[in-house]
Amino acid sequence: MSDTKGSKRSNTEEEDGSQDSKRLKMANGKTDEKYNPYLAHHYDDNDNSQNGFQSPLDQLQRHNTTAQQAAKLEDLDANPWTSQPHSQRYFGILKSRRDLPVHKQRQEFLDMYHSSQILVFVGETGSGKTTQIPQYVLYDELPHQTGKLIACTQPRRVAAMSVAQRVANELDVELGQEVGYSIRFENRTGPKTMLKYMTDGQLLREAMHDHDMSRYSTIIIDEAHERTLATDILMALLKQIAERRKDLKIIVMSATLDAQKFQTYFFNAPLLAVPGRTFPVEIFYTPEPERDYVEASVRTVLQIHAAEPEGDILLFLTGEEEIEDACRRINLEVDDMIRESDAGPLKVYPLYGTLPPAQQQRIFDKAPEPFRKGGRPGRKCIIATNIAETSLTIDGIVYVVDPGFSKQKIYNPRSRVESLLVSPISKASAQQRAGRAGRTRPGKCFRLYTEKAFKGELIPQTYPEILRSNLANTVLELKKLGVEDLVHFDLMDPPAPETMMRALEELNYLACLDDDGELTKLGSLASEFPLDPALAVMLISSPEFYCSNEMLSITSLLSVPQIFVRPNNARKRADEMKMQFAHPDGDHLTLLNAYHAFKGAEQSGSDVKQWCHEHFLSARHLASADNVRTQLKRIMETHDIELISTPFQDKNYYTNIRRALLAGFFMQVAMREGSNSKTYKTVKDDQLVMIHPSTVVSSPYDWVVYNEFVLTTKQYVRTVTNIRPEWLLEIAPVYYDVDTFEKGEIKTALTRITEKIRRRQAIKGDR
DNA sequence: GAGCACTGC
Repeated sequence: MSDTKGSKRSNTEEEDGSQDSKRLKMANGKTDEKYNPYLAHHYDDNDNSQNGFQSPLDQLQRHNTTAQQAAKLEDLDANPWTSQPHSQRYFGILKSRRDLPVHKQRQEFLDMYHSSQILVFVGETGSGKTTQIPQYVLYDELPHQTGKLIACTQPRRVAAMSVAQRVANELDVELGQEVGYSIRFENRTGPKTMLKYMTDGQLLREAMHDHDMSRYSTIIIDEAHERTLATDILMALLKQIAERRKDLKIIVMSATLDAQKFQTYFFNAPLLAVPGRTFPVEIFYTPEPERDYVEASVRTVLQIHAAEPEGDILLFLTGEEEIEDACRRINLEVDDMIRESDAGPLKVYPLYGTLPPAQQQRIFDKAPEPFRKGGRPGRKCIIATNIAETSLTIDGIVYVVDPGFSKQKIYNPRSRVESLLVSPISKASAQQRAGRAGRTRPGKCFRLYTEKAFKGELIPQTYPEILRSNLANTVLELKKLGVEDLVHFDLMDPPAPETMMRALEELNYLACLDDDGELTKLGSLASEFPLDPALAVMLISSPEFYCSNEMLSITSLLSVPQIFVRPNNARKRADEMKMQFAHPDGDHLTLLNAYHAFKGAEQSGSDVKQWCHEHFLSARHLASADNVRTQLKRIMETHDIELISTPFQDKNYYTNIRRALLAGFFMQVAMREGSNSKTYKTVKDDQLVMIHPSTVVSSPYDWVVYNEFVLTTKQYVRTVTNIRPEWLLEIAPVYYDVDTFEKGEIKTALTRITEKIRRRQAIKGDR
């Protein structure tokens, strides 16, 4: 390698000053062969490309590249992919790339890649797999010859964006040209793109219209161990496609040692393991189980601060409330410590997903300096949710405090309710958390549970998302992806049959699937929208109710986080402001009013941020609702779904909207238990619920449609709007066929209404 | 009269 470097350097020196003429010739489309010694054997060849540019890549043979050949091309003065001279920065980056653990195994990787259609790649943190493997593939797939792309999927958008930028730098190309990324709302790829980073969900979307993923020669699934819904579906789909398309190469990359499961799943694919580059982390357990883990966490953080050498602390808790509480308690105690025992300064930062980005960024602030020169070191302590386990890495963490819990989504198919529950984490999760202490130097991890509990009670892996979710959306997606036989669709962890049945049933009621389980026209259309089926059906049906513009807004508002802000220190004022937008008939209409006011403020040229602040609305979430609205609107236009409104002066303006809600949400309706009662009973499921206190509805309506069911201290329905029961019979007659109801108040009420309607029609008929 | 783990299309 040092030889190559030497020759490269002398080359650069020789050519010094001739850069401009070189560039000119390249731009003219003529090859300066003297410039590239590797083209010597091409002298007598005819031009083999349209623009007369002969590439050093021509000496590579597809699916036969050696690590040495590729490295030689990487060492050239000119970028073989663009023919532009390499920048200064390029060679610096190249050097650091070759220090990555994965570099040593490039040939081994290529050998496997050449001999197998599917391979599993295990690399721990810091191995460089996410950035390097796709580039190794690039030099072997030679996409400029085949016109096919290499895709590398990521579970999260930021990862796709930042890795693409990094790799573009490494390849010395402009982001969006040879290397790009594609995520929802943003496609930064172009005609020249050969390597594309994308979210796994985005690839699934694409696959809906290209069942064979024919644009790609290679698909790399990264972070497969996270087992997101999209990853699981993608893997099962790729397994099928691999049989049809023998030319498609698949690489599954994972960080866990659970590689065998992936290997077995993928027809015993060969495995390549690359060591990571992390520092050892010493693990400590508590001798006895802790009763109050928040209390124990606070104590542990303070002990570390008092007794351990310099280094930042990361504490894992389960949610916003717990985190803010722990922050307060630590801050309180630390002041005493500083006064009484001359401790150094400790800065505490909360970190959770709903925190505004600017506040999230603060965790990267440097730890505070000691109070005086030579004094006890200052440090920072970050108290985070699981967000710090996967999405965000913070360098400089030396101590991790792990109480062993996180909030996890669970789904109960019987009651059709998804809820969040504080649950013990898995062994894999505990290991991941501990690893956060060893990114820059050796660290320590304090587990606030016993070693016996770790070994005997924690499950090895967190249950994959697919086992914890309502699958209505997934089933619809699969149907659109051309999966005919759901029962035999080979998922890595098949969900419970009851969950599957529930999803099929729900989609059948929504008329997205017919009685044979086949995708209907409506279902096919609904799957085009990045929405839950009920929302999609509601939106598609809305022109029938003359309010598709308004439903477009409401759908968007329901797809983003809560737009009403309610700070702890200004709850009353926030509630008053919200009441300004309140519509007596319910929360959906209130959302719409707030949105219209926001758009009004925007159009009048006000400072929107300021306006939102004054009105206790989240400018960020409103902006993102607007973004979603634009995307949904475009999909509606593409499919010729009419965009119309009832005139605002028309007395049916709001009634039409309330009726339109039912076209998608007729299964989410509740009836009041008695005329003086505050409890409601959900239709068909017979769950007893209360209306969530965040509602603007004050007069207790007898019938409401609700957006979601939440299980917290009580069972609540949230975001509710008043409806009339006769609409149910009219808009969803199949679901509201009285004969299908169990005996009870709801059946009685519906029977009465049915009769009333019949009488009324009879009278009409008589006239 | 209460809350919002985290993602993604």
